[in-house]
Amino acid sequence: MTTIRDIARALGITPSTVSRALSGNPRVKEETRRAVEKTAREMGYERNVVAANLRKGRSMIVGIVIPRIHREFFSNCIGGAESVLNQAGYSALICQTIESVEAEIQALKTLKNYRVAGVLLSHAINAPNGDHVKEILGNTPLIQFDRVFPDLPGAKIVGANCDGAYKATRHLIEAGYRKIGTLAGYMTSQAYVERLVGYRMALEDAGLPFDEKLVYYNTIARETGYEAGLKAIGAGCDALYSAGAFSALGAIDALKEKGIRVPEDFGLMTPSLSTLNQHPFEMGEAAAHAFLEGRRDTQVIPMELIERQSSNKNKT
Amino acid sequence: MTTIRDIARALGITPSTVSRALSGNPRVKEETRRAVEKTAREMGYERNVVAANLRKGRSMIVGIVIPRIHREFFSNCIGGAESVLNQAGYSALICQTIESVEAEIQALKTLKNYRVAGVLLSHAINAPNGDHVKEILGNTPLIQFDRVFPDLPGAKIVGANCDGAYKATRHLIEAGYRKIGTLAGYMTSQAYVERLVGYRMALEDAGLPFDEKLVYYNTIARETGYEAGLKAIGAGCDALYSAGAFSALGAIDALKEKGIRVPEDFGLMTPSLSTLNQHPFEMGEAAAHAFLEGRRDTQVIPMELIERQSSNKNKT
DNA sequence: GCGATTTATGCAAACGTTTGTATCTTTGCA
DNA sequence: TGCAAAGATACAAACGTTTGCATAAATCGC
Repeated sequence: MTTIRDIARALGITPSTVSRALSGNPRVKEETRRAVEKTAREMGYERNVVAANLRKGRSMIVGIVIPRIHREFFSNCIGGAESVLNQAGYSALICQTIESVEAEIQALKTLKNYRVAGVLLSHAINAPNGDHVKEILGNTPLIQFDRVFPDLPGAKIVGANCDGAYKATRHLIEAGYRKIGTLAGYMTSQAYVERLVGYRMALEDAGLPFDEKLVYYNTIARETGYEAGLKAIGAGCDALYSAGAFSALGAIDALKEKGIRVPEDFGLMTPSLSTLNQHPFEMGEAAAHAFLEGRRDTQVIPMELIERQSSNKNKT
Repeated sequence: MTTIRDIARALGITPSTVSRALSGNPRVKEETRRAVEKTAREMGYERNVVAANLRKGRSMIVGIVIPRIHREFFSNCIGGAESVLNQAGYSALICQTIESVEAEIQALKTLKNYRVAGVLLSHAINAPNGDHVKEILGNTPLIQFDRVFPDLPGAKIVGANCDGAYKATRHLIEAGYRKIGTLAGYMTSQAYVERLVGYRMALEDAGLPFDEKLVYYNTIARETGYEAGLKAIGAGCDALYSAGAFSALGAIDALKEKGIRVPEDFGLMTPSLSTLNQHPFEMGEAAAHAFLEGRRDTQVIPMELIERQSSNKNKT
């Protein structure tokens, strides 16, 4: 591979001038620059970014850490982030944690070792707090999205969880359901706490009682959703607002097993399965923009309700 | 940040010994190694992989180039590939091409500049051939998946396209449909050619005529699928096998507009939308394994038919 | 107990850039 | 014409590793 040394030798100048010429430094004559660019092209020169990064102490790589790449929500986030970063000349190094804090720590260390320019992070669900992040990342810029710890520094991008849950629950109420339970998710995650608040507000605004017994906590996987679904049926619910998408699948399993029809006998609302558009692509874009612009604020991405059969009791 | 120099100074030895101790070189005394590891831990040493990569001339990064990250198929591929690569100590640098050859070229150049250890690639749909890849990548190991050019060197992972199309088409025939057209995609892509073959074979094996007029080429986007759908209706089709997922969405639009019910009046089979499981996650895993093991062969991932309402004319 | 072999460490040169400082050349102005 | 300022390039030292070769120390065979 040809290096700037080779180009310098070929032109009878020094590597420093070649470097400056190629990086657009104004301290080189226009004539020299053109000559350098020409020779570089002719010799098939490709800049070694590894060497450049070493010298500069930072890279044009941004790390993205997410629980699972192939979850629709996160793949959209990455898609949005990558396209924005790519525009700005950055590349994206992706690490998935499979919802494990240990893997998250490992991923952050790897990224730190690569001296990434910044990290876009959505936490593993069982991460207790952001201490591990602070310790590992040091002063590497951090942008959190979707699953965030408010006390960590740097920009945060979150969905309008409370609002979304409110809209979804109100939709169930307007569709005629009256005893609405919720698959609430983990209260360690801010996002789920907010959704529970939204759910409760919708009930209270409609004059319906908020019943702690109909709140099924720690439901996030399909299995726990299934169990909670059975309990909700047993408790006489006629609808469920599920704060997570996978638990909703479990609830559907339970309903099917009991021969309960959706939406005729039972209403179901869930943030994914396309009933509540969380705009994940835009969230990823926003995270990337936040990094590029050095933002440190919190942005809230709106959630949009999509009316669907599975929750329309009135209109068949 | 502490370097191996700092550790060496602290222990009164040289950086070379520290380097060897940390990288498991057998040429250091066990005692020394332990001392080095201890001091490294105490001083919070983190290896600078950028420097190591520069010296070694290669990195532990594998580039993954795909058309769109947030397409379900590709996000699953990446998910599978990343988890396997991560296990082996590699990280994944992701580039999406948005189906543009120019972006693909740019992505490959970037990866080459990062001196990646290898590239997993699925081509942009309008890539005419693999010449650009050969030229840019040189001797960087290349693994192609899903959309491959047979004449490029290195391992290839493809779906059983012909078989999948055959199964899907036969399913339509068995469900009672008789005039089955196809949204065939681009014939520049090997995958689509094979699917067309499978479609044709299924018809002929069932004693049904293969009618070139019912083959709608260059359908891949929703819009072109819509137009082809209208033509198919006009031509009297009672079913369609769509080689692509997005064109099928367009066809559904066309059917809805005409008030034609699926599956009562019209059958529809498509590789995604979960009617034909292409095992993308496994494909990604296979690609990563192929890289790690230095394979150069072609692997075929089977396709599995998932029976669904939208193509069951008999059983409502 | 001595030379030969093995084992452990040190030395120093890379890897390909970038960049602060110094040097040389040109230009501008009086 | 001379001197200062600006403009262009050169010099050389980093960035933090890795690694071939040399050297020193320890072990072994006889």
